[in-house]
Amino acid sequence: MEKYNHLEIDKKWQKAWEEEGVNKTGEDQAKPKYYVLDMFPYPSGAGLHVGHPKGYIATDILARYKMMNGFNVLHPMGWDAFGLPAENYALKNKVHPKVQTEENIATYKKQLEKIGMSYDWSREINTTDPEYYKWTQWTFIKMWEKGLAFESFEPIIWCPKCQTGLAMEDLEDGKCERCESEIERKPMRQWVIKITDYADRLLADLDKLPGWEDSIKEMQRNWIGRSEGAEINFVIASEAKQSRGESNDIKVFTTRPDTLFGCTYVVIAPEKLVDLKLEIKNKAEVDEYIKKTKAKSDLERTDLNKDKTGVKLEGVMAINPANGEEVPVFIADYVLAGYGTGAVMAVPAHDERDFEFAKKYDLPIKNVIEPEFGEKRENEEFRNRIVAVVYNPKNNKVLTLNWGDKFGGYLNVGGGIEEGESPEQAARREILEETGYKNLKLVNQSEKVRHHFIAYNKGVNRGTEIIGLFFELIDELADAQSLSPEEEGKFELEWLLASEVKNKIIDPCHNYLVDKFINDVAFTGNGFNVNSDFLNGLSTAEAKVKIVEWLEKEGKGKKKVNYKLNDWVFSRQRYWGEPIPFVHCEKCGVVPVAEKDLPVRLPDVEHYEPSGTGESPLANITDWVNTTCPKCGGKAKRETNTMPQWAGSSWYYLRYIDSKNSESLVDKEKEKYWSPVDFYVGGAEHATRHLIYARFWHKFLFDIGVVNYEEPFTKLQHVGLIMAEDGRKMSKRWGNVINPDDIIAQYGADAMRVYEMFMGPFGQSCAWNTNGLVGARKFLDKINDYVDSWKVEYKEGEVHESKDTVIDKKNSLIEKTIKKVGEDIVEFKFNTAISQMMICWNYIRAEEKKNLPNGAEYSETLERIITKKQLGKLIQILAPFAPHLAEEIWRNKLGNKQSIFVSESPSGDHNKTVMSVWPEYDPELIKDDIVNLVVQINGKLRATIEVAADISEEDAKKLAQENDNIKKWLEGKEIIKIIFIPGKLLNIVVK
RNA sequence: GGUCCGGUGGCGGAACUGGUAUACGCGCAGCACUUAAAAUGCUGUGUUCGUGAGAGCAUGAGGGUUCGAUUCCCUCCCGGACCACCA
Repeated sequence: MEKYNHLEIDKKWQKAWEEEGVNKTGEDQAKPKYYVLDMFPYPSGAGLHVGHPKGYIATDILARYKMMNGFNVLHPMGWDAFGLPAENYALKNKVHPKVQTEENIATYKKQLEKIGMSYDWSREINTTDPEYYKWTQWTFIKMWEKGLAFESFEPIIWCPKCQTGLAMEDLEDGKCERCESEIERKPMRQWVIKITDYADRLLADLDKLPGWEDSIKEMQRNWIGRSEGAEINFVIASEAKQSRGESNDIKVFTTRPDTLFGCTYVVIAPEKLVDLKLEIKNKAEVDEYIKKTKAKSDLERTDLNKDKTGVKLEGVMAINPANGEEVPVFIADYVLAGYGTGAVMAVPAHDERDFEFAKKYDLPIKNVIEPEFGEKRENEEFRNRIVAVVYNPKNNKVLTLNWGDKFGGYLNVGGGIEEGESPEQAARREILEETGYKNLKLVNQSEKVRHHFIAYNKGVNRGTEIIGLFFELIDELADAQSLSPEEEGKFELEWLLASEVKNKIIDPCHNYLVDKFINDVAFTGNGFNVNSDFLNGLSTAEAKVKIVEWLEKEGKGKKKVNYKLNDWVFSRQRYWGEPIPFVHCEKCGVVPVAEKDLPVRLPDVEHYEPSGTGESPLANITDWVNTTCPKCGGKAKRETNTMPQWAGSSWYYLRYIDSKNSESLVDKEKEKYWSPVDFYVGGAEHATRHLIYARFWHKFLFDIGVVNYEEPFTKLQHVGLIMAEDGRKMSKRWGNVINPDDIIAQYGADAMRVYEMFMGPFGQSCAWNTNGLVGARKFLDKINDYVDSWKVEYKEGEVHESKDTVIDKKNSLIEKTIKKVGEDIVEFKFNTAISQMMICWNYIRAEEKKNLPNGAEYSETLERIITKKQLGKLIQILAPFAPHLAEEIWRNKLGNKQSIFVSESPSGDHNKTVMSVWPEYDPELIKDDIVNLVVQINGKLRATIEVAADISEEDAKKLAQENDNIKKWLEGKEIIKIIFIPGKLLNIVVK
């Protein structure tokens, strides 16, 4: 078998496509459009490894498929080139980041071109190009005008090594994601964007994105972290007597306002105490604690295993607005300053963290919720019951009754309270009857608990009010059980280790009681209010509504929605980023640079070292810093902070639409035609940050009328990583990096493309295997070999003539392949598309081999089993995957004049030039006329018989019963049922 | 701890809406070609029993629903991703 010369044809067609403008994006707005986008890369010095292009190959396949379907396809590429690595490299090697970046881009571009990408390079963008970042700056000024961007002096996260401020989102495990340094908090002047104003829309509009994977939407929901609750004011007691000092109220946020009557203290985050002017008697102790908190790293503070600590503010009491009770106030670092109001009302009975803290500091725990388990059913019979948890302290085991899987599984001793009995008497009686144990000590007793369940042994729906009782075994003396007939033999006694009870007992109520008695936990679920004055008897949902209404009426609180999402810290104290386009005027304060003076260009500097004072290296360039105020003309200094790397990538997809526009960010007409992006592909690591920022940025541009729709990306698909052959990530560090240049030189671009798409499901990560790559290359060689063996001269248009209308296996297989490949491309199921093509080619080659006399060679006189037209179609559907080989065959071997990717005649002369339109399949031909009917006996395969596809049940039955093997299985059996699925299966059920 | 996604041969993986489990590729074995090797081609390849036809068992484990379950339901185990004191 002759191998095709990839070195020659790869280069030849890449050049031809460039020269012929095959990759140029069409602008004829009468045609339908398709915008397919890759997340643009940060061009690092290391260049691409074979994992990087996986997503790009996939979008290229989709783009070429859409081209062949007559779409104007926008499939661009660009560079996200601002950022720390280039700057750090510049620092070390004294090279201007710009020079370094340009070099890297050239490398990347060369590498991508070798893979045969259909990018329209005339639309290439670069975030570091002043003509590009002009519009990043312009948008930022617009945000400032709308009050969304502002300066803030709040403490921000500071990386001591990178010498720059970071956003919450730039942390990994509480450390700087770039250099893994422990971060600090440093109060500093910062620019902040109020992304939280858009939190609700960012959340709600996820519903407008059915084309996004659920997992990514879920991550965004999680990140935005919306929770509904109430903000409640706790007045400081001493001040309440004088006048109600509104400003000095402790405002808390809670999602459980219904538990307000159970609040026994209030906790403030240590950092938040300064905001309140309180007279604290133990100020020294409090200051000491605050100091310690600051010294702790974030990692230490968020360590879940650590004991909760805090300090009581002596002399300060807060008033619970619901009942007027005075409760103590603490500072404790388990309360986060950055979430909600930075203060909480502690309800130890119904919150685990408060419970833990209350136990440690011996604070009162007031129960206000009667737990409810199970759902209320129709026709409930109501009873008062007990559940007895019997515990043997000698071996740490709990007594259970195992009722079997059908009747509730493992349960504790339970039963009704008879007339005149106390709960304890009832419990002791039930324990004796059901288990025989008689020497028990009552240790603990629960509050009332509601429980709905099905009493299996009586067959009724029960609604109950339960008292849980906790007994310890004094000794193991026991009488015989004395069970009623209906309980006799229904269960077995089992002693379970306390640690395994949770896994065995399914019933949530019994589980809760065991957990409560043995592990001493708080009840955090829902139920009914008790000890809560006017809330008593209401369900959790009802109580939430009622208390909020009451608080609002009394002016003591309000309904409040809170988000985990933080505002976006938008300034970095570094050089290599977009200058923030503002000046600080001695007279006018903060003033934006006039639109006509944009872009504010990054000046050249000698040194890129951060000043260390928290100012960017730009601060040292006095020529640049000193300027005049755009408003009053007076003396002013330029803002020296730069934007974060996320800025440029938040809107780049819009610029491709109109990359050279100097009048506006994007032309409105063009935007309307091309937006939104139809298909967006990139790494899952951007699920929250980039994709939240971009959605926010887009919504803002929508609000100011720049774009016409609220969401930028219709469909989002994440790409699975390609790992190295050793299963680790490809990295210089492990020495396991495979360079695509080497692969392409040895096997060709098409083999690499096919292999990467064939490896497995697109979204799944998978280890590279060079043997697998060889398989892909063999597949392509076989196709090339097959075409060559025809040895026929083709004339233009000839492959498009002959007709194929016979329904047979071969035609049906070809049509099915055309159908499946087209469908799979759109769904990004490339592995099965390639598999289907392999099946098809294997079949054709094998069938033709059968017709050859032994040892004979193909010749032009030999009758082939497929038509020329079919050969053309099979090459067309291969083309998006293996564009170079397909183009070589299409033009050089099948005699076509125009590219396989051009689906229209450029001259408009449709008669002369053959166009390459994605083939349609014939639904009639797809049908099989003969099928293998599966014959089962009792669901087990016993025979397959070849029958006409439209065979009737009667005929199928008859044929099946004639089959020897089936006869054997039917012998002496009675047929009780027959299931027939036409064209598929016949299942005979026998007895 | 929470949320989400997975678990199928020696390996990557396929299987529509519940209907022939292991397609396709890799690897491995045997054969052909060759002085030999590589390349290529052909044949075989879940496992157990059987000369064979065929039969039993297999989709992380256990149970359930069904004529029939990789697919649906329940419990558990393992792996991955994200979030993590979010009140």
